[in-house]
Amino acid sequence: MDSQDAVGALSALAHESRLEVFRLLVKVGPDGMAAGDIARATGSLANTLSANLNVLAGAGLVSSRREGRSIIYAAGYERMRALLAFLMEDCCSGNAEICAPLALIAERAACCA
Amino acid sequence: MDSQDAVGALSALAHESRLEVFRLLVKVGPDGMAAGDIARATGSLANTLSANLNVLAGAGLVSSRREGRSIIYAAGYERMRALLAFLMEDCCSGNAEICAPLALIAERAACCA
DNA sequence: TTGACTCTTCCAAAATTCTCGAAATATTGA
DNA sequence: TCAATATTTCGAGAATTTTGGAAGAGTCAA
Repeated sequence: MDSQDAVGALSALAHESRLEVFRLLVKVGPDGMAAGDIARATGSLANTLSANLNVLAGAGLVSSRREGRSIIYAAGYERMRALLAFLMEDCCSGNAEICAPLALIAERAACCA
Repeated sequence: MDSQDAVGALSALAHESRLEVFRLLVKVGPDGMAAGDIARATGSLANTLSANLNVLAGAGLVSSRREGRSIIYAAGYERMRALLAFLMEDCCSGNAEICAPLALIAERAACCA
């Protein structure tokens, strides 16, 4: 991930509805959720949601597949991983005291450990 | 950190120059760097940089203090920590296989461990 | 094939963000 | 006080993003 990719992903997430959708999909898991269900869950219009999902997809943060009449969206865990890695890259430049809290949160964020 | 805070922080970072500045400050460490030095390091105009630093400060991602004629900016590590925590919150909803790579990167990102 | 369902694309107006020049503010040294 | 240095604030034009209505397309069941 380079700087441009990161800006793209951050821009995609820097939006109330899109962040909500993304976090919903992260929570839902790799099986994903149909666009219509997402719209109902978040209370957004179908076309607006579609545009927002398209932005997230463009940033690689979600993927989609058709299943019958529905289109299923799922979180792009690998991209999320890459973004987090990029954001933490070079942190604290070797200064352990500062980095410690970040390491801590990283550990704590490992929700399934 | 609530959703609005997260959107604010993500918006602040979703900008090529601001992301560069933030990462520079993260690298520099808690002692920070004078606005003028940041401008020189990133090749931005003083007033544009000032506006961008203001956005970052508004999101809590940097703090500032005056030192003589200079104003020193430093990364807000705690806010960064909170943002990363928010982004990883509820991830994978208990599904260890999916979360594992995230835990891995989190560990790897703990640069000073 | 027709109709219902699901989702996307197209479009244009409204809102927001970005950038730069010019002027203002704060600090220091002579 | 005056000049130099360091940074911010103001203002406006340019560019980008966001939104919702209307229409277009793919899928399925009868």
